[in-house]
Amino acid sequence: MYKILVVDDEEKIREVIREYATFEGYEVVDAIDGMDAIKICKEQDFDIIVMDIMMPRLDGFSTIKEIRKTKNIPVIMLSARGEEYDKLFGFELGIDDYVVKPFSPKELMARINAVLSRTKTNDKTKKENNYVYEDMQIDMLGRVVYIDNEKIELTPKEYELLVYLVVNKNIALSREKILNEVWGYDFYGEDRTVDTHIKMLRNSLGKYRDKIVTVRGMGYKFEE
Amino acid sequence: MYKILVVDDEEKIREVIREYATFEGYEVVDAIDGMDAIKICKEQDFDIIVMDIMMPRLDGFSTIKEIRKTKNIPVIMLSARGEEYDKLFGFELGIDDYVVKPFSPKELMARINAVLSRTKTNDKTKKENNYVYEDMQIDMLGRVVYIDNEKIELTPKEYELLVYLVVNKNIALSREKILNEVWGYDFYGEDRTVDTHIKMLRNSLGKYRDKIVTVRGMGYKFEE
DNA sequence: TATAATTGTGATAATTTAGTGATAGACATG
DNA sequence: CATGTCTATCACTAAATTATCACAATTATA
Repeated sequence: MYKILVVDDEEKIREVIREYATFEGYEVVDAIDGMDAIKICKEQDFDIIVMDIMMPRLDGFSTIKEIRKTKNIPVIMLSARGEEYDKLFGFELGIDDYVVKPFSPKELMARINAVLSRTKTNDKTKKENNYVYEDMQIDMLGRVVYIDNEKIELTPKEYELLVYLVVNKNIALSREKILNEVWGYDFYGEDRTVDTHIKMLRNSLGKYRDKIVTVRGMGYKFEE
Repeated sequence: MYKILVVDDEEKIREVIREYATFEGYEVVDAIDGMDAIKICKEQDFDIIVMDIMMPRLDGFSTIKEIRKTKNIPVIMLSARGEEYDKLFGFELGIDDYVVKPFSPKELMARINAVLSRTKTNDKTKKENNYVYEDMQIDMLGRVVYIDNEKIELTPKEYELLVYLVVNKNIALSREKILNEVWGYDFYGEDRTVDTHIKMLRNSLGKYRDKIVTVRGMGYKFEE
């Protein structure tokens, strides 16, 4: 369950956000201004902060700056129409999104969801040249795979298949899609060819053979 | 081109909205009250509905409730200033936004655009989206369902059936429609096959088995 | 209440699907 | 050309899934 900190001096706004966010299964904590938010953040951790820019005592930007000194939490800013708008673009602390007041509560929720799913799956999109999982390493530059620091021998197809599965880990891939992506769109062979190569790849992967999971009625996926 | 249904008993308001919306390239259809709106919705599909709350014969909330029985169309509500009570109602019904009367037509248009761009991009990524309800999550990319963070085992048909019900949540679906959508139009088996799969799906869903509600004389629905 | 209609469910047979060993052709190499 | 490697397909098996039926349970109706 995700935990949201809502920072706004208007009670009505806090209430509306709380209502919708609670409904969607979030845990909501309120703060009435920046000072309050900083204090609360010292005690608790949040998955995301929704914060007004214009607030008494301490404005949203300064508050974020302060909080970010110790914690890297995604932030959605609320800003009045026109006001401060341009500041957001040049803002050196990475604001994840902004919503202009008056906003649609459902839209705000959609953005919160979007930011969370984006930040929570950030590591997925890291397109690195190396993939490391426990004792398995794939060196995509050298086209080599190591298990327990031992180089394992893979045929070209096995290697390509493995890389494709790993790059799309945790995604169920149909045989058709696998054929298209690994074999190419001009391959007109059987579906089941994939099965055979999965079989061989599994054998090559030794103790990691079960990382390749069968998705019945569909295809396969690499499960991390 | 998007199609809007405008429901308001005041002709002047309908006219203003029509003018602005037409100008922005929308196709506009009018309804003078809730009954009218329901009738029109049976004949046509819309991308969004803009509806007054206070109307003779049938108020906005009841109208939406009725329309949502068969269609999941985004809704923006028009409410007179001070009508506080309805916000709670609305959020249970999944109202996408509110605009308080008297409103600026420009603002209304901005909100219409916002809601549409959100819901339409959602459609695109629907298959990549996750559905979360309390302790149940459906990972449509990974084709997995978790309850209490435990992966639950579903057969392909169970999974597809669940996804279909959830995507059309709160809508009563006939056996025939379910067969057509989940089994495909080329399936010529019994109606009751659905029943059996509902049974198995319910068993798999454990504590959420009652989310799948029997609609007597009709079929089933997933009730959120 | 009795009766009819509808839905729930256990059992099971039929069907579908995936795992796998064998095999033949393709291809490259020496 | 002989050899070894890689690849795609096939055939067979085991296992999982599915559709149907029969009867029980429930709900609606007369």
